[in-house]
Amino acid sequence: MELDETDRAILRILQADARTPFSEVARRIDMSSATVHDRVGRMEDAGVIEGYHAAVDPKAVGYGVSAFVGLRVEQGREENALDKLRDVDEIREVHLTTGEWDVLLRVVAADTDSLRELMFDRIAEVDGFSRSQTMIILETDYEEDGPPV
Amino acid sequence: MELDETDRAILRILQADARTPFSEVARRIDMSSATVHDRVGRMEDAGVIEGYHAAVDPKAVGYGVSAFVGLRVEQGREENALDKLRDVDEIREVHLTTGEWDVLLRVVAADTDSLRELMFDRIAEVDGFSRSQTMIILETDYEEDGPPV
DNA sequence: GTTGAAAAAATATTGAG
DNA sequence: CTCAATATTTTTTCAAC
Repeated sequence: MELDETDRAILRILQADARTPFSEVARRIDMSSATVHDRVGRMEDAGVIEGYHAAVDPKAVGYGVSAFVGLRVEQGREENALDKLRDVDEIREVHLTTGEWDVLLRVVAADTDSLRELMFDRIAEVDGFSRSQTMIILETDYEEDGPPV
Repeated sequence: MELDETDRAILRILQADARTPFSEVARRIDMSSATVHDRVGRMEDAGVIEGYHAAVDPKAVGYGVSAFVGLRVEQGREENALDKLRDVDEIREVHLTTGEWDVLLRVVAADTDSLRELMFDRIAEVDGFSRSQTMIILETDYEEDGPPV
């Protein structure tokens, strides 16, 4: 699906605040809300808009520590190892990457103690991983969700 | 602010779909929509809910490549260097981390060629960084937004 | 904190240009 | 693709428990 500038304007508004009423989106881009409704529906159907999510503060729900974890996977063990990671609640992202690590995780934990437990008791236990490195996020300087539109 | 199980149930619903009408949230948790409205408002005010965002498919808006970039920062140059990164559109996240890298970026680019340009012409140019490593995301196996609730 | 009910506003749908 | 008009649904407010 190709997007014109009107579609992109709608995307930018909903990316910044997904609960903006279509009537206001319409006002801002100077079109009728029926048009907005129509275009949003088409972008949802085409998969351009993958969903709408409330951003929840991790600290508010008890997760004081976030980290990236790099992992090396032994040849041929990828599949089984990755399947097991998906079941761990604290693992929020699993990426296969080039470079020093085969897998890069983003994880959350209540505190450094829970993080240690997560790493040693639940990730290190999974067969197929050799080396790992934990990069604790000391501060997130800047974070935008999704791509620029 | 402390959250009870009702708050958490609301959070889970809005985390999965931020445009769920409050009337339906109410039906699912078996409360009135006035209560949902009230609780959501309080969680927004308290910063538990940081916002609502449409998830846009990067490929649909022309970004075919995503990557993590690790950077080493020279002593005392952190501030200036980070300020400049924030101005680069393709840099979506900037984290200060422990471990092998001082700074970990998440970036998007149209293709590998644009990624090379981003790395060499725009990130390497910023004063204060020494080594860098680019970890291209070959595949995202799993990705949840925000913490488990 | 919660509720039902009323008023205000938004969304979904339709038919036509 | 866009719109105006309409029907339906939701949001928001508020007095009362």
